[in-house]
Amino acid sequence: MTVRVVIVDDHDVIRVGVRESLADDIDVVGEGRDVESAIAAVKESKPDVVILDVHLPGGTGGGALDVLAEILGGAAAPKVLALSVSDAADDVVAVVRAGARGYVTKSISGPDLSDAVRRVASGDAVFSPRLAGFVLDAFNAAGGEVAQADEDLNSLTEREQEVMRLIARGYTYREVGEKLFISIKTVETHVGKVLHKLQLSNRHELARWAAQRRIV
Amino acid sequence: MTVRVVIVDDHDVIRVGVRESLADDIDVVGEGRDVESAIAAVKESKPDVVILDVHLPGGTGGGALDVLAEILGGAAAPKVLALSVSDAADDVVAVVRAGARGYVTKSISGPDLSDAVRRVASGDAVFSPRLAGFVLDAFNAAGGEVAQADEDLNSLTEREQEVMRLIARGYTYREVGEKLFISIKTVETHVGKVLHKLQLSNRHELARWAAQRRIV
DNA sequence: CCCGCTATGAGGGGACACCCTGATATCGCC
DNA sequence: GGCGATATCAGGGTGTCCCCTCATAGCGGG
Repeated sequence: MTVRVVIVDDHDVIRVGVRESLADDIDVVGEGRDVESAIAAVKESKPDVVILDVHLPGGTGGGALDVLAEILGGAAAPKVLALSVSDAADDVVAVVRAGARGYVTKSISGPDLSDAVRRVASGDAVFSPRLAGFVLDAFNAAGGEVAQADEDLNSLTEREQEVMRLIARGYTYREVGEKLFISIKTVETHVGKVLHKLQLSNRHELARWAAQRRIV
Repeated sequence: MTVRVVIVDDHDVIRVGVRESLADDIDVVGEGRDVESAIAAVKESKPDVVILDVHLPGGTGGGALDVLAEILGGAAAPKVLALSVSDAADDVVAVVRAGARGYVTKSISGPDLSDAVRRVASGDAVFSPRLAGFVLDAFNAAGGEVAQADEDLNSLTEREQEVMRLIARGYTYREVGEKLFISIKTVETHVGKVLHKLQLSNRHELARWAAQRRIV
């Protein structure tokens, strides 16, 4: 049984490389070089698998995520194998959350890529050995640091979070009060509660706490 | 006249793509997948042009730079065309400094790549239109932000830099004084000079200034 | 030898940061 | 209706930040 694939990458060279690397039992039935042409090719060819470049430019959500959102909506949705030069954990987590069934890097060999396509087509999830760890970590520890941050953050009231963000950005109490239309003394009260709840001792530590969690 | 090339990239898929994309008048006479095999292939095949992946891993200086240093030493040194997914200015500047005669991204089309190879072989320097700007900027304004940061930083004395780093990390004047075995008043003097020299108004701006330049 | 640069430090003052107690008002909940 | 959580604000205190002027001492260059 041959597998029908669509290749999506904005680089001509890489599309050629992927196409030539795939084994004979895999048919390339379409290609896309941007968000629009990718969606069009998928809708027209109805492939079994879409090989999708993670760093596809364009669109509102970074390209690849736009394509995923669109093509996974329909009935006979194809499986998506993400292809990337990057093994950054963030990228992996993002496309997996968006529905990708596999993630391999461009360092994969031709036969291994063909094998990955077949396995994704048959329903498996395929990840490079090094990436499997990332994925598991992300979903266990999603979990560890993230939930921790949420827990800490959720212990703050809405108003406290507003004040916290401004303080972390370096605004003085006076400036925060003016922005939120409250008095300096109220700002002091909120900051005091925030520092106590997060077990921090001053605004500098708060700034670093917020920076680590990418809140600022 | 046919052009003899060696392709160096650690990704099988990309080597295949480049090989298949090159026109008939360009002969691939060797390939390399890492620093060692690249150097060996070049020494054995003596190509006219080496197509070199900028992000080649391994070696002491980032892979690609090691290969450049080695193959450009000999007598009949080949021309080097750097190939990259990145158009980051730093990468471009580094390989050009190391002796590359051209720099194209993987978004190039097959015919354009072939043309770039021919032109590099004949002695031209080839840069993607968007990259030409980077190269010129880098050598004129080498310049712009980097030298600006160094200039700002060098305007500070050694002692002022020590104090600046600690303040940027959130230490109080008292703590800085204790760490450096000087009085609070001396710390105040240094901080005042630092803020004035950098045209900043308080320690929060200083922290952000330092963070942007990865000093902290 | 003086002058400039640097490092050190003192005194004083206005503004800000942080903490404490205490107060008022609203809202939802049992 | 009291009770808790939340948001608002005041007064007062201590320490920190930042600025100003001023002073001493070493070190190197013209």
